[in-house]
Amino acid sequence: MSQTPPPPLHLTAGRHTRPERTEGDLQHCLLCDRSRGGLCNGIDRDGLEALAHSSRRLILPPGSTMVEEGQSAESFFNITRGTVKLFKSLPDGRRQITGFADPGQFLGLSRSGLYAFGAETVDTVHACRFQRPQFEALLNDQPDLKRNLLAAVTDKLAEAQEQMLLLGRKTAREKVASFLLGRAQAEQTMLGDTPPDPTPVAPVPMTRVDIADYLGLTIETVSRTISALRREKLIASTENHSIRILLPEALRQIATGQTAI
Amino acid sequence: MSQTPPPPLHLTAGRHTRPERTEGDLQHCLLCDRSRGGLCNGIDRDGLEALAHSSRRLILPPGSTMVEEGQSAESFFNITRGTVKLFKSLPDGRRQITGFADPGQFLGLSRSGLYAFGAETVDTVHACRFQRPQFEALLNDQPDLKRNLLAAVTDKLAEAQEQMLLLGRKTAREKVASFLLGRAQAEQTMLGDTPPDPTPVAPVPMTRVDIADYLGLTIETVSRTISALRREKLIASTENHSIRILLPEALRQIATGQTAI
DNA sequence: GGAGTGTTTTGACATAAATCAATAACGGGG
DNA sequence: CCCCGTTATTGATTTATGTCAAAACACTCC
Repeated sequence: MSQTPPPPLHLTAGRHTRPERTEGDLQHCLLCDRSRGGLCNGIDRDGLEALAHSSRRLILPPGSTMVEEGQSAESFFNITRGTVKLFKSLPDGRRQITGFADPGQFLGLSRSGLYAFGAETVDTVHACRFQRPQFEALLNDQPDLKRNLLAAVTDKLAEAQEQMLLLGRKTAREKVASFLLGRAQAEQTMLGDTPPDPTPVAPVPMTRVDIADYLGLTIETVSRTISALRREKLIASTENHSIRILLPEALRQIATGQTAI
Repeated sequence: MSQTPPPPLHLTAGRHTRPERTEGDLQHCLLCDRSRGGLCNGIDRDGLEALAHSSRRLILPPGSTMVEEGQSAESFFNITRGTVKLFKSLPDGRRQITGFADPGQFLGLSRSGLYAFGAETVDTVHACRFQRPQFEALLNDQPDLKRNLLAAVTDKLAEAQEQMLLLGRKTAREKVASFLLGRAQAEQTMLGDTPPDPTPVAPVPMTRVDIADYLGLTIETVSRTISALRREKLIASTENHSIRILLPEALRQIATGQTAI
């Protein structure tokens, strides 16, 4: 809703740095995030203290279960480092990853009191956990927190709608192009206001299985499609689970279906 | 978020009736809804007065554009009668319907100030329109409204995740079965606390094109699949754009992929 | 550093759903 | 009530993506 949210209240002086380099601040379970979606924008010192005191830091190895579908929704999490996958499953094991939560994102909201989805860490994840009753209390005491959360959920809903368009109407090629651009965008958002890279890098810490389950494809199709894009010199693999986007504009054309091939 | 929301505040005495039969009350742009998602739960008389005075009733013929993707988000709507389709499109015209808004549902939230989706009436729709600034003000004055809205958006997000599972991982048959059950559920929710029908009716005011765009299929596949279900006596067409579910449990098995055929 | 396990890539083939095409049913206006 | 445009159904065929299979690659742990 908030069309013009108040400027973010920075806990550290000056320009924000990458999450990895703010370890000290993370002790208070920093909820501030320079990007859209920061939950603590406009919250006063006392409020931030209250937030800090109702949360506990967690460090989770890759493949940890954070949330199980159907279980009682006891916790609300804010991710400060690493990537979490959220998913829904069918009884026979088919799985749809509904999104990846990167640093600055939250997870754990529930209407019914039961989690409607599962969540598992992709890599090593640092997160802050709030117990539900305490978080509800904070929400009532801090109108700005409630408002920021509403804005953040509204954002997630828009993202979900975009993903529905992808799942229902895009080809494999368009899906993969969209995914890579989305990952590069997430990285850009996390980096903060740095100059835009003409050949941005998409961090891909997840396996082909996860990508396939996110795009509604099989691992073979994902692999083949990435290979094709590489062969066409639109992208290039870099070290440690990243893909460099050599021609972002061309990829964007593909992602939005504006290309014949 | 609200695990145990306050009981709904009924504007009419006694048990709620169908939206169609509460024309008188709708003059105040009734935001109350007996089902989950009611926006005015717990709001006091003064608050309801304020809500009523900031909204205008609209009656829209079928096929009216309520919201255009990319346009400035000036209004927030609450549907009181009829069905609205929300969708996203690709430049070449491919379209994904991301949801249908039935009576009691809202639409028009935006984070960026621009609508991220389009919305068009399916049949004749009665809605209440709030101007954005006034609605924002109401939101700030009425903590319960903000909380209810957060709960409602959280609900929509869960729905979106369910739809992503459908779009990414279900077969045509499973998609159509899920759709019919969802429609029947929506009708049940709208009817309020009436005894559950052993052969519920799914209202289907939308065309095959809309169903196809909602399920990520073509109209031919939708038609063939409905025909097959009818041939198998799992469903039966009734009068005026409705489908009766003859074997809800069997259909549920199909919808969740728990059937070999 | 090499065995061993898991992941990714590539290839050959199968199939669910799309596309193309024709007919049938519906529904609103004269 | 019947015509005519729209929408839905059914059929024949194609195709994008899935499935099955095998090879290549990349870690990890002795």
